[in-house]
Amino acid sequence: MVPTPRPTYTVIAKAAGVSEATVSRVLNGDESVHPDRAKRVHEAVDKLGYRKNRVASALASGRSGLIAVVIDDDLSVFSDPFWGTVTSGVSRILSENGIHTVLMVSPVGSVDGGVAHYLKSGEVDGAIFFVLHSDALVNNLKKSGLPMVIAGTPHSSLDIPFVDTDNFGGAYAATKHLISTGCQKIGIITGDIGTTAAKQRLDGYLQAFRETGGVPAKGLICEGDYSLESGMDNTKQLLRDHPDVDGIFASNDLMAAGAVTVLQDMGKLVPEDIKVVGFDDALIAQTTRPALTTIRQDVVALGEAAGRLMIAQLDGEDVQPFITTTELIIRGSA
Amino acid sequence: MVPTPRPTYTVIAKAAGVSEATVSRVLNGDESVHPDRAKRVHEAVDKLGYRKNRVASALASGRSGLIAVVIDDDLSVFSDPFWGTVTSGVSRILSENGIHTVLMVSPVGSVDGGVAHYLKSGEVDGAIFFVLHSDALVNNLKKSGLPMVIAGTPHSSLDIPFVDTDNFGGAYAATKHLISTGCQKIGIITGDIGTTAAKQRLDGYLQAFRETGGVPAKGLICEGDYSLESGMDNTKQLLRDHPDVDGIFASNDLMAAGAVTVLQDMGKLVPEDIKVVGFDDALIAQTTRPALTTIRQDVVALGEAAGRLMIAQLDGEDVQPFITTTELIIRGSA
DNA sequence: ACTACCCGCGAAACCGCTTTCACGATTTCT
DNA sequence: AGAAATCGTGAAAGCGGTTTCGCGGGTAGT
Repeated sequence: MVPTPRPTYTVIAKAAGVSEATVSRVLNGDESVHPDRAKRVHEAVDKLGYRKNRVASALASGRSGLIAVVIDDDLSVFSDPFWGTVTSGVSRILSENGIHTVLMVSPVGSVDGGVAHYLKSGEVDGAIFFVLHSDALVNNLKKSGLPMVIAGTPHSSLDIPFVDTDNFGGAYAATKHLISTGCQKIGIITGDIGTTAAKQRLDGYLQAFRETGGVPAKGLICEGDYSLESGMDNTKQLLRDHPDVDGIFASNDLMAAGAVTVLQDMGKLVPEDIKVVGFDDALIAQTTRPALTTIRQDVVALGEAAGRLMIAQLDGEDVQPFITTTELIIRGSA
Repeated sequence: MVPTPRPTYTVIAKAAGVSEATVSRVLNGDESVHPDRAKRVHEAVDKLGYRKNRVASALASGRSGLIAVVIDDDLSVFSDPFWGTVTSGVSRILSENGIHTVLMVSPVGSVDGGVAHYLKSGEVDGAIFFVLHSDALVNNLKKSGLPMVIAGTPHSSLDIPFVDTDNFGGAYAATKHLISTGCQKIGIITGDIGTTAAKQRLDGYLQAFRETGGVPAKGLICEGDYSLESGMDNTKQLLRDHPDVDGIFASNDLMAAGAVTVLQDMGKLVPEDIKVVGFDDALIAQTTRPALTTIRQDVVALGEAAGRLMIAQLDGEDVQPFITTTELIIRGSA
């Protein structure tokens, strides 16, 4: 590698006829420098095409300009377009603020695994967590004072800002919709119940159920894990246990698509015999036949909110949790 | 932030009774240090829980331990699970080698945009590019000596290592399969012909066709763009122009799914009347009915290969382009 | 036995920027 | 008017590693 030799403060300072300290002040927006000198510095910077060395800056200031996006899982989670979209939202907001995104896809079980060490090492100015299966690491990190944002609701009340979709409200609306279209016996296929989102969606379903005065029979609540297979398997089981089911709420579109597929293979008509509602409004909701009625969440907004919450924290502002609203999208499946 | 005060070389050196230079040598695997002293250093490191400050290390050595993954697009590309999967593959390999992934989701049109500057600034040790719409930036960066890897075949011969799927071979196998199952008249719906992958898949189709001694009739080659709609529209047009078509190779599963839907709407039976083969083995291939016969590509392997090629370059090794093999997955549609 | 090498190791310079500190010049207060 | 507080600025000390340079001792060559 033959890097173009880049000018340093020494050069800029000389060109502008000021000290390096002044160059630093100007470039970091210190107001106390006389406008004339500041102007000279800026001119020198432009003329010489100067760009600050962020590494040196990071070492001296202790701020790296990097924030970590930590995805608590292996490959499978990130293959979900959902997280890809969230991540780009985050990335965009951060880069608008001159901050870069370091991606860490790794199981985050341990409080002193590699990720934990990295985060504590001060190499990043903050961390955004996706898909937490446990609050342990975050809780531990809290002591270090590292600014954090959680995408998704944490399991316990951690006093750490988070962004999330209104899972409860969405699931409630989905179930209500099934009820209002005449379904008498509605099953649910939950997501990975280790995630709070899955729990909240289940709660929304239960709430709607409760309002009808009933309680879901045993076997109507099937524990899935967001995967296509689990959607298919649980649908089979659901129909075995309750052949008279006439409505299914699946906690995401992938499982809903699996449900539709299985139902059709069993000779059931969707939505005539059984209605299906998904969650997410992913692309697959549109390609499934019939297209899925589902709960749309604003994924990009979620990512951007996470980014903004992080920026706000770095700026020392007070930060509130952010919940995006959902919308019922009615298509063919219910 | 109240960072846990971490030990520095000064502390380790004192504890081990050696100089800081020796500590550095040991920690960087310099063989020339006497084993006894090296052992003392390692013991001190373990005992004090020392972890190298990567920022300081980066400043002094000029190596940041960061490589950029540049995604040439806006939100939409990254929402594609394909790229999410590739990215996690990359990320995993790199982190196994102590390197972190900086994610940049941004249009990379300009040769001197923000991304270009960042990459030239020496803050990252290398860059991996996804979804190139143009070779301009990469070509420009080549002069800077920055190690690069391209995921996907570049448009021109750039002498930059790349990883790609065997698009040609996959398309060839798909078409051959259609031929061997008795298809006489096979149409193709291509992907966005501005991408090299779409061109290569078309070439594979043509090659298989050529071996039958024939040349595809006008109208058998339909230009799609990888979208569901283009799959549907082109299928309609294909059948209008050639009502006797009995086989369709779609350049991805999404278009294949669209084709199946349209065919069924027209009263055709798949695969009895018309056989359809897709490409990718995406999830939709399994949810479509009949399930899609398709060409599976190993996306994770692709990402990992990209990561490995980067590591190899950083190690100064010679690097060859890497092509992953494809596999014909026979399901119900052909 | 004497010079020429080689080896392992420490001292110190250095990477490029930030920040403290103190100084001279003003301005403000009493 | 003299003392005190204020302001803009440069010198210099870091930040925490890496790397060059050269020294002392051991080995080799003649």
